[in-house]
Amino acid sequence: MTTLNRRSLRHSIADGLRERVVAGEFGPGDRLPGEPELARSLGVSRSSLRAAIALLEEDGLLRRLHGSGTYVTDRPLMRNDLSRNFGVSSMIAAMGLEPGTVDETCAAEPASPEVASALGIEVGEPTSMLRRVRTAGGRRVVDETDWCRSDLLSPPAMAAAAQGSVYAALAERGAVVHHGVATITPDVAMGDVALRLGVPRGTLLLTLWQVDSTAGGAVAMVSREHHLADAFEISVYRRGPGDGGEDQT
Amino acid sequence: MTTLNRRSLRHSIADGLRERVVAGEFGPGDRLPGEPELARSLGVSRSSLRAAIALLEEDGLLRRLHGSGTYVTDRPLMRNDLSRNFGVSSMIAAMGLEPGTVDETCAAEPASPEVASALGIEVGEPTSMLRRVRTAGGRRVVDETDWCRSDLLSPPAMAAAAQGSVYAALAERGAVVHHGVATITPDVAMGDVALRLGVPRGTLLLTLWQVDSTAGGAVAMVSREHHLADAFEISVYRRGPGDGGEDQT
DNA sequence: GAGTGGTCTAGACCACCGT
DNA sequence: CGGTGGTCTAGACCACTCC
Repeated sequence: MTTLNRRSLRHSIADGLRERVVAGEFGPGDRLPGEPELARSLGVSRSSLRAAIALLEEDGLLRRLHGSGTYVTDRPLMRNDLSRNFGVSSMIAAMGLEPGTVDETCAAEPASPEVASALGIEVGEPTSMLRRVRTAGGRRVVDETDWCRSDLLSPPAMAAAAQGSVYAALAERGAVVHHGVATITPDVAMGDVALRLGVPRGTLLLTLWQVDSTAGGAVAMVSREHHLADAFEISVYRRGPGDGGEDQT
Repeated sequence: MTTLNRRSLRHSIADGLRERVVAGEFGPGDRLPGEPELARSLGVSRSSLRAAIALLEEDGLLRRLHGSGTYVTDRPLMRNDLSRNFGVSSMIAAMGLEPGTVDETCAAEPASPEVASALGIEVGEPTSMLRRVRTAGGRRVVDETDWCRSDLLSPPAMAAAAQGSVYAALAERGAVVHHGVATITPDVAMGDVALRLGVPRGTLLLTLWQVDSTAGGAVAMVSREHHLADAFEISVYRRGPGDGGEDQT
């Protein structure tokens, strides 16, 4: 194995297997060696190997068929999986385009009822607001606005963070974003949104309202993103109707 | 325990714990007993208990904090999680409304390029098409069309299946739907869609194009659903930017 | 029936949180 | 420090698939 032991064993194993797949040792559709044999050859327990395979299966790289075997997936990735791709930059990058930012402003702003409710503060309390237009290959595709409590990230700090990653800045202040819940609505461009995106009023948009939380459940940031309808192909993986029972161990 | 051993041990344990939570033995925010003690009192191994807890955590009922404990979540459920709620009926039911169906038609239809590509057949090959308007509490909310290969489900069989569950009918024929990939686009109602939904042309819609597959990866059915924009609040859980590393065992 | 993945156990040690 | 959850092991048996 060429692994470097960064995190847990299962992650090392998973990284090793992923390398072997991308290196071509196992091609799409190929069946991997059986779990007992693989575990032996890697010098790990079968449980750990299974945990690693579970990781890769969740990534869509492998597929387990009960009495049959474990196979390399044919088409590993969806176009743009909303469940996995966080943030606009990664969505743009996933399409192979160059992400950019224009018309960026950052200011203190009293919380609107909607923002206050999401952040768990009182209406009118101070927030830091960051608004910017995201471009993909030079084309304006998203008008994004982020809010967070100003005692967590002051407006100047947020403006500085915008150069890099706002999530990284939050993490530095102890608010590691663990997950977000996005609510999706169709919309049409009006007023300043149409102006900022450079499209006629009435242009179709997909609007994401997202609440980002820490592992502890505390809300770290809320965002509103107006996407040009044809900018991305947004997909979501849906678990089957049978149950949803997943596998662990 | 009052459990009935339906599926695996972990599911029985999870069901038992869920009952105790909804029964009020553990309220929102409460900390559960430690894993070793809980496992002992339930007469199961710690691994099995952890697998059960992982199930409940994925359902959003529990939350594990590393050196601290396992807690009952405050607000267990999202309004309408697209990743978990399959099918329109369950979405309507999740809102506490009565699902209904009107204007149902079923017919043989040659595959359009889009449908053919999704189903993996040639353009013009026969498909079974089922189109119906879904109602929630009597209100027309979704115009849904399903297609599948007619050698899998003949038009009459599909019409019959529509009374119950199309997924059940597919499962009886060996095509157990394991998951689907939904692509989401904003849209406006035009022509027959507006007519069927009983709304003016130009009304905002959210359109889901969904491809349902078996565990083996074979496509079983494709669907197009035109949702009234204000019918549902559609949400998606997004894993954090840090990594995506999840937990098993 | 041989081989595959799926489940479960018992026990050990580690990493983290609180006091 | 003690208790919590997180990881790992070794071995056993079961359910399923394919020959």
